[in-house]
Amino acid sequence: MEAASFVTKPDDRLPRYQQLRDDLVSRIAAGEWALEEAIATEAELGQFYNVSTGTVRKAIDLLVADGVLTRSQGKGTFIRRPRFDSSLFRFFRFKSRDGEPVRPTARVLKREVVKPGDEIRSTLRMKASEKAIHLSRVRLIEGQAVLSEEIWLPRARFEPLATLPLGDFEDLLYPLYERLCRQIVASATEILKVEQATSDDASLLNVAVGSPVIQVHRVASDFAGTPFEWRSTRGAATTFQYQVEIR
Amino acid sequence: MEAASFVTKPDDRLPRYQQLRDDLVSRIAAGEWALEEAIATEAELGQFYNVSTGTVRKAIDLLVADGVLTRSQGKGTFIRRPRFDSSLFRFFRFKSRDGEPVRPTARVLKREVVKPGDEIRSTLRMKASEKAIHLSRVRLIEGQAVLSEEIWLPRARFEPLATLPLGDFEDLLYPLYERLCRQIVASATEILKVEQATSDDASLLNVAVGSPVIQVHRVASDFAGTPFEWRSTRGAATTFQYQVEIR
DNA sequence: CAGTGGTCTAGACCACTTG
DNA sequence: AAGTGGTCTAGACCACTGG
Repeated sequence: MEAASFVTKPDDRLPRYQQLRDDLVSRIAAGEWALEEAIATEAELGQFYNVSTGTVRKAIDLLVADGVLTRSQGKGTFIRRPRFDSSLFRFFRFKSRDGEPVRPTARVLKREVVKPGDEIRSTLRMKASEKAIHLSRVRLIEGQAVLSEEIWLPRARFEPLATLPLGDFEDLLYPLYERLCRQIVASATEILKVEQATSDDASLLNVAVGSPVIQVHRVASDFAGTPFEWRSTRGAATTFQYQVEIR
Repeated sequence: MEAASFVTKPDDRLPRYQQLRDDLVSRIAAGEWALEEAIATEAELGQFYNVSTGTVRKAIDLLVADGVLTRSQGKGTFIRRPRFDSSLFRFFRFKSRDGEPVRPTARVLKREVVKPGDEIRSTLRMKASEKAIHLSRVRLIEGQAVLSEEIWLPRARFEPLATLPLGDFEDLLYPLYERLCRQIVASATEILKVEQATSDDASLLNVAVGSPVIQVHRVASDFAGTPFEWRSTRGAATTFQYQVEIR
């Protein structure tokens, strides 16, 4: 029997379904299938890799659990993009005057194209000479600033954003990244900390200097795992809540 | 063919492995197997429920994903207790002077047996006449208080703790619950909030009044899902950090 | 209707643990 | 050596989607 058509050389010590999983990740990262379009069917994959459909299913199960794929009975298996809309809602509870949850709008206050500091440069794996795009935004609910954001992007990947008129930036940046720069966020890591409001925070967010502020620090990466966005979001701690289930 | 020996009446609209999962939960909650001892083998369960081992595996997969069971190749499948040790470490980073992570010790400052307030009474589903045990603890690292805790327990389930000498309370309460009261924590929900230090916080935790404080509010439940512990933990926000992966 | 994923079977053989 | 869970097969049939 033949070892079948792996795109990348598999690790033979691993079970077949793990090898298969890894190979599928490679093919997804390589862009073999369009975002949110169906990948090859289980039967096709079974034939392609010369394994039974049960083994294909197990590999796909892993990727579904990882949030990389979603299945849809009768339709197919699809590449899933992470749902960042809910991300801020995980940490901050924003409500309009009538109590309905709302998504804040956004306004870019400042953009500059400069050499970043060491932390950002190393996080984004940039060369020493490379410049970055730095955005300062506020996010508002009913005209009231509730979050302030600092965003850093490597210029090479995001050139179109260096010249886009500030008024053309939309509330959500990730669709913009996709459309204008063909950069797709596949995953992210967020770290929460509590700080005390600086005078900048105080004037932007309309809170007292020294009052508690939540800082959410996010690093977003592409399907290959390369980080390409550094973001820091600050908001008044009074709007913060977070819930965890332990089992 | 016979419908096989379910302990509780299964919902026929659900797939077999879901029915099986639910039935296994009932049997676990009923105490059919001792904590952290092996449950029936996959082959036995397949015979018992009259399904193939593949279906049994899928049911057990769900419970493993839920954190109710763990498998151990060659040994068996075991009931798992939640790992609460890591819980506080998820939110607070405690280090000793030499940088090693440490578990804080504990000291009970006060115990009273009283009627609880409405929030605690309804959370713990207690009758209006029922009394609760209220503990106030501090947790210390190298003699320094880093967390303060308020704990409420329904008296009926925790009678032995109403009279236990305060010095006999241990750093970890859950082993005590198990040994003295036969109460086993199966799951919990935690909610995080940020508050400003009260004067009580200030004197207990040695922080400034008004400085940010993290409050972790936990409700712990047994295998049947009945909540039986209400706990609130407060610590200086400077020791707080939390990390999330988004996919 | 054809095609997809979802459920389920009845095995086989492997890897690991324990006596 | 006996018993456990771990991997894998080669199917069958069901439930849902879309043309």
